Amino acid sequence: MKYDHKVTEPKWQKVWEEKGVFHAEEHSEKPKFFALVEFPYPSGQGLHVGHPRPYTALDVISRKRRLEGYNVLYPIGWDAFGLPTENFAIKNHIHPAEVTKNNVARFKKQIQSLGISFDWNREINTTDPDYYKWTQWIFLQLYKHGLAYKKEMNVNWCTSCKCVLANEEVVNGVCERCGSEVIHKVKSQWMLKITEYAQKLIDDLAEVDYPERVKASQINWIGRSEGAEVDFNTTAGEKLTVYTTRPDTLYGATYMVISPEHPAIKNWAGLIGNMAEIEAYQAEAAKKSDFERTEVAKDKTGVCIDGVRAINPLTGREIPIFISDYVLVSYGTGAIMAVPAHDTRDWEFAKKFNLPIIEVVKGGDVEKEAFTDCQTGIMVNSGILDGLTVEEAKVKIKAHLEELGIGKAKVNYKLRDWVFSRQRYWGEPIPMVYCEKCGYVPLDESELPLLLPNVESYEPTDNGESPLATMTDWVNTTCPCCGGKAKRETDTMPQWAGSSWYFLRYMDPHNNEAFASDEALNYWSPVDWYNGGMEHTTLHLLYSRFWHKFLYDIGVVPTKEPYKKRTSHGMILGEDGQKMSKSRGNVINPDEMVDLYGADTLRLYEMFIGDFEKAAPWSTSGIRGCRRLVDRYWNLQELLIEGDEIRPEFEASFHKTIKKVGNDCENLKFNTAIAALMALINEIYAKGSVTKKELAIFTILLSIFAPHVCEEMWDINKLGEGIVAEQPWPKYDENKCKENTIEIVVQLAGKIKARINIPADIAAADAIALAKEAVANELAGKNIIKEIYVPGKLVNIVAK
RNA sequence: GCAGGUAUGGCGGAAUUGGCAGACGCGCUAGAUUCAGGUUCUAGUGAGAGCAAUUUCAUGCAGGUUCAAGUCCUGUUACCUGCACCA
Repeated sequence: MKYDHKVTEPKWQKVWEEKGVFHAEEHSEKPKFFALVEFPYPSGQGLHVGHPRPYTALDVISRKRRLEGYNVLYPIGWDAFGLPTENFAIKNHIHPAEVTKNNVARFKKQIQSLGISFDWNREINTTDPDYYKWTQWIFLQLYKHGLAYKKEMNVNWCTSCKCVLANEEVVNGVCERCGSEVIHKVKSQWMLKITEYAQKLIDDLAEVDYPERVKASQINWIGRSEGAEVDFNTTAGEKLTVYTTRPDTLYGATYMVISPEHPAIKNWAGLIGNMAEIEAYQAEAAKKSDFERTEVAKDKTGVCIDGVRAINPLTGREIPIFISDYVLVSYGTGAIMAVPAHDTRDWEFAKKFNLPIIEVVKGGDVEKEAFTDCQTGIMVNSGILDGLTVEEAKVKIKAHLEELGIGKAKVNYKLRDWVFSRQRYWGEPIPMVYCEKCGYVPLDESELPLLLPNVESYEPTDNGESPLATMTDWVNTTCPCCGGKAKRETDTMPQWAGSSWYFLRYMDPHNNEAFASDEALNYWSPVDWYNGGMEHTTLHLLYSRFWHKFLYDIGVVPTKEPYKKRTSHGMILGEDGQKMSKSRGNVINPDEMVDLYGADTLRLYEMFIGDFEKAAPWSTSGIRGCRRLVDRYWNLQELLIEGDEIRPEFEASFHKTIKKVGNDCENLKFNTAIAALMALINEIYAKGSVTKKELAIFTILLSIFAPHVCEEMWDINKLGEGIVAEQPWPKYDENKCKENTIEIVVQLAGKIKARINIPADIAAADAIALAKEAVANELAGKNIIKEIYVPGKLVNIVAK
């Protein structure tokens, strides 16, 4: 009888849903396990073959945990606000809510066809007012605690989306989403003070189980550096403060550079002789996009300010001040002291403008290149610092500067505050109103959710205003504070808002009183295992850690960190090894795979395809191999004999496989877990029969990967009570994992000469004696120098 | 430039503390089943030499430590990912 996945798979999906086997229990006495995958953006393209990889991986873990007696929460939802939906809506004149509804329905059907054990009772959608009510609520808390503020600032502006982007959304100077040019624009924007949490976001990484590469990226992105701020007097009278990580090289500062946007320039206008030249440079710098700025990174440009000079506070020497776009206004103080002898950029600049290079750390040849080594150098030409190492000098100079009152130790971060407004329609309205008298005033919490109004047109406007701005009925309101006329904020939140806290909503998704009850939060927090893409490391993962830390600080969530453990899956590439894309024509459609081979096969293949954490190319013949496993498993019925025990000849194999499948799954080695199951099936075929008990155990092991066929097998062969999804996970006995006799290798000086079978528990001396016997011929007439016995592995004899 | 990672057959990939390199799968070869194709089953499959037993060479490259190295150490190359004029 051939196995027909098209009948079997829907049948069992229905049974599971009807019995509610995957629903997380409320008020449970069991230990909890919260497994989380990044909820998808329901795009118009439908499910990608990459989606099932992480979903199946945590499904395997979740199914295993349920069998192990845990109360498992494995939820799914939709991260549905965002530009592609809005753009599709504009193009096709369908309301984005309608587009979202259709896309969600399709995604849901596709995901359900995979037999993932999601708890569909807890499905959430970020565009649902009952959901975004709480996104808005969190925004209000951020505002009330001074972490949300509005600011005129230079922002990244996508020329095609006509929308502001966060720094994290600009990739190589172009829009991450549409690839269009990103320019700078001064706009008033809502900002979130993520910088306030910079240090905590670094420190608390020590408490969580994340892959090293994820921690490293976050630390790198936050970019902490230790240094000092130093005040330089100028001939204009006004002080200029610089930030430097190398205060030890202060004696070597031979000029100063300020960013083109530095406010001091305006103040000095009357003193500057070459103002026209400077203004031209400023205009040039402002015009450049980020992309151009980095493009010309190697070629330093700048203008020397004529009429104002700075004074090196330690040497008393007057030094020139330049403006140059290699100094960024947004980092540090927007001004640097330049030490060409010991900084590569300053060195290049000094060479180009023929500025003096003074060596203050001995160890290199500063005429040839900047000497930046902090380990070996010794201070010279540095007054009180002479003879010290760089590290000693840093400590001494900081103290000295503080004593003189002209500087202090300072920590800086590269991380910037999060630009939180978007001039688009399809996002959460920001629950603020602007009153001429009271300024920005938050809505009362009782007013939430502030619903997104229905508009005629979602077209972004050319003047950079949100489409909501045209809805005068909605915009005009009264001030919650004074009752006077006021206008609503018309910008909406970025896509990252809804996903910054969604895991909390899963804990208690239907609660109308709070985003989740204390009971649910206390029971389910934190997420035990969160799998997601590497591309979210400095976006979603960082943002949601920030929000969660804030919520912890105001006492509404019980843990400092949202996710205990994070893992990351690799991408699935096309058969040609390239990223799947329509234009390359190498896209594999998961629906077709489910139709052709079945969900079990697709799941098995995606787990077997290779190292879970690495990218892997799709292989059509590879998936057929996994279908063969399903068929071979199905055909085991023909070898079935009565028996409620594991027969002695299978004991070691079964116990070893139980152990291996369990351990491998916990360590993301799904590929070798499946390989072990394949090997066991091969062994059963070689021996020609399988007892009911053996088949039952095998079925449970396989069921976490290929649940449908296993349920069917269990059911029609009456392998046990109930259904597989409710069986206990098999236990192994360490003692039974060992064979009685083992084959070991006999080596002479490391070369294999023979193989012998010996009892597993043999004493070392006896093993060596047997080994010598086996290679007696070769040993004749030689002196034995060394004998090594590695239990269970080999005997190595060194003889002369 | 900085950070992290990778390198093993024709391909995807295995290899607890250093202990039989290539598990498992794909592909390929031969045979059986079949009218044929597909399916399924059996056997073989890193490279070279040999009729053979056997033997030599093989984990990016070059050294080293060790009875024993894919694994440890030193140096080096290539590629991937992220960040990048952050003072």
